[in-house]
Amino acid sequence: MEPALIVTVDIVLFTLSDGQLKIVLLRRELDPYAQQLALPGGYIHPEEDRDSLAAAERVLRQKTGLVSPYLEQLFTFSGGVRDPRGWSASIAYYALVHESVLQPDAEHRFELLAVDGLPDLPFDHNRIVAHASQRLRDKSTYSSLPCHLLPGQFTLTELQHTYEQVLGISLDKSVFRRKLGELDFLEAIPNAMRSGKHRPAQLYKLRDDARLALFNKTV
Amino acid sequence: MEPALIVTVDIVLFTLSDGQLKIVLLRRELDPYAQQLALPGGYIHPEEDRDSLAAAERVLRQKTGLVSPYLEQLFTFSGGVRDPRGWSASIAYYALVHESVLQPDAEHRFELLAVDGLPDLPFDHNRIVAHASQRLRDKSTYSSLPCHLLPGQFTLTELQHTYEQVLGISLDKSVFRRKLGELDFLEAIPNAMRSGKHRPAQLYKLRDDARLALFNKTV
DNA sequence: ATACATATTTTCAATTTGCAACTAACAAAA
DNA sequence: TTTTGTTAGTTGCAAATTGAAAATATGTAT
Repeated sequence: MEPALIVTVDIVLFTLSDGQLKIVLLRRELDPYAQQLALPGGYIHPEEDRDSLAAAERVLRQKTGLVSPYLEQLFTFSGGVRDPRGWSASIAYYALVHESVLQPDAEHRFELLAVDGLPDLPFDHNRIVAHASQRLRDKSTYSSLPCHLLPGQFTLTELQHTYEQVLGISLDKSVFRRKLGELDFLEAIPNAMRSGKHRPAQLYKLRDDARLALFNKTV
Repeated sequence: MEPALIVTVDIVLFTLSDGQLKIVLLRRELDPYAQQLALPGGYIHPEEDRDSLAAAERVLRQKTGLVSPYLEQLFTFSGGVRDPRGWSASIAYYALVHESVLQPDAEHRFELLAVDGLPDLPFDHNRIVAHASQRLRDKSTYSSLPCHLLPGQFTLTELQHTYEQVLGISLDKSVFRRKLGELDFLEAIPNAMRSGKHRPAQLYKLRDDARLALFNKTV
């Protein structure tokens, strides 16, 4: 008789804070690694069907109280030594939210740590985070993914800053706007201006039908 | 007590034949779905650690007798209804080989079917194949992935035809070669010419350090 | 030799890009 | 009321890149 395989879902929840890419970590209540910071995770249920997206949504909601506008399966990590309890698999997901969503309530306390310079995490969670950061940065070079790091409404300048922070490079304003125009995944919100001390900027939102738009690639 | 979750590895093995993208299917020996064509798959073992790549390599070797130069984790499909035996998860992989590798021996018989116009397959295998085809085609638009559909040595014209067949579009010869030159993932094989009735072409191979090179993308 | 087939490079107009300068809108200071 | 500062958004243009076709190269067959 083979030992039983334990399958969990773990979630890398990204946000942008102080110009850095950060993730949400929870302090574990139970052994193994009780009291240590780790990724939000939980067991998968049999009725969560087809892919494990429903399980990921539930785990995120139960552990952090949050709902993410973007949640994507990342990779499945498995093996006999990654969890001291024995043979296990983790179906890892990653999600993106705006910082303003991260208001801990009474039941849910979490910490926000920069992905660059993370401490040692339990299990193979450092490996999962590294994999997720790579995917986020790769995909941000050719898609509208970074939009989900912003609130529902944002200016083009804010969007450009978001891309720059995720990618770690600076972009040209006019080039950036030309490409956004071609891609057509944004929708101007009529009469909506964010007014400060200076010239107000037009507010935009993601088009309802556009969760992930791709820039031109090339062979 | 929850029911036990069964975890398998399933493999979508692509090749190009008659100008079409095809996959390898095996006739199942055991129930459920005995005698039906399905993806090569098998149980995962606890000692196959970290990610399940080792399990995928083993399953591919045992079921088909083949080793693929490219094998990548695709997606994990899970749920209570995808397998009539109960709660299950499949860690799906996809692999690429040249048609010449597909010589069935005495122990391993398999069939080759075009991915476009596939019959109904058992479990959720149609969904897995659709997911894999999408990934292969997407990734082929911006990477050196299609190289793995060719034999170890090939001409630039053959490589271009491979891209065209996978992507279903035609490419410009000089543009294609310019980009290949920039990317530098190929290595000319000195004094190697495939000679037919006409001018022989220079043979190339993938550079040893280049499993997957990416073309420029754009924000 | 000559014709022919395929491989590979070159040419060049048309388009796209990167960069910088320019205009616009607002608030606060003078 | 004019000026100044700051951010938003546009425009112009040289340089680089692209797409398509023509030119050149190298082999076989006759």
